[in-house]
Amino acid sequence: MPELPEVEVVRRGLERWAAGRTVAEAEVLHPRAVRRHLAGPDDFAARLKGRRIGTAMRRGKYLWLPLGDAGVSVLAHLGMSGQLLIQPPGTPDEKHLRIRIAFTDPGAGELRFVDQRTFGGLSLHPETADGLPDVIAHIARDPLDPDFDDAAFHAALRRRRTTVKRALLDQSLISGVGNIYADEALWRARLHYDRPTATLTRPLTTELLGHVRDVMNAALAVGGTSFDSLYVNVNGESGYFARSLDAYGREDEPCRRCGTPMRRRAWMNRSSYFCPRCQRTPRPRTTRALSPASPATPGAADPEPGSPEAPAH
DNA sequence: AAGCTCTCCTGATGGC
DNA sequence: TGCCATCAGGAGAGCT
Repeated sequence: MPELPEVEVVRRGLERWAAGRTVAEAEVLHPRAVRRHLAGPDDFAARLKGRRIGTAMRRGKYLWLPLGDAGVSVLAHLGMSGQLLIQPPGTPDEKHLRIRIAFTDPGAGELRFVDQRTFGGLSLHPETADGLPDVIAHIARDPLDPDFDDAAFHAALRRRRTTVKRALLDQSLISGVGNIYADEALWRARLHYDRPTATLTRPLTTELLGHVRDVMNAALAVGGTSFDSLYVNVNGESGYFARSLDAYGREDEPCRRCGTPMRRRAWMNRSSYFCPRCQRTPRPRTTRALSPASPATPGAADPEPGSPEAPAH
């Protein structure tokens, strides 16, 4: 479940332990881990060999390591369960070790990509003019990027016909936000996940972005969020933010603001956690006034219309 | 054509 | 004890 703070923790570890090293040998142990490298595992390994690792970069949940001045970078995405570990020489292989990158530098150990669910992976890509691997040119700046444009984000939200949590998870609008921090920021902003983005006022967008930044910075300060061993920094250590979560994973537990039991709703093949009192259901679409034929919604006063009685798909 | 759904994957967990 | 279903979810392919 690595999101921006977790990926940034990993980026800092790579900057400390991998930048400046030279690749002695790369070994792909599972082809799926390099599936985004279209030329295949052998090409991936051959092109890494002998290259010098540059400054570790990140945008949203993607990170990349420029290879010397070749204009090519190793792009990494951790997916659900990916780990980039720096392991001392002689460390036994992890069960889900997918890629091994050995350095020429004596005692530097290995950079390893370990990934149980294989949603993540590494690949090589040329950089665009602004230094981004070309395949992530569509990824928006993230909210911790000094060049993130709050006004443009708000304008995009107003243009879209979608709901606020979908928008937060849309990496082409704002990157780095995943299911956990989306729920946390929405709880802090007292916004329901299904609120149409077109109804957001500029002050609301500003407040929401502020909460996104606050919660991410708070997580970053303690090394990220972790629920199990699936997310670790390059030294295999977990972060401590899980204990600070206010919404995610707190079904039936009291809201930390009002004491109302928190709820979980199936949403987009995953879960949304929210307080039914602090985060009120958005009022029915404004078009409702134009369709008097709509059957009397029995649950008009229901705090969550549309979920329980709606058809299962 | 923007918006949404589906699919990829493995391991933990729960019900019977 | 075993077996099957469910859940976790980022992101892009592929629908409509």
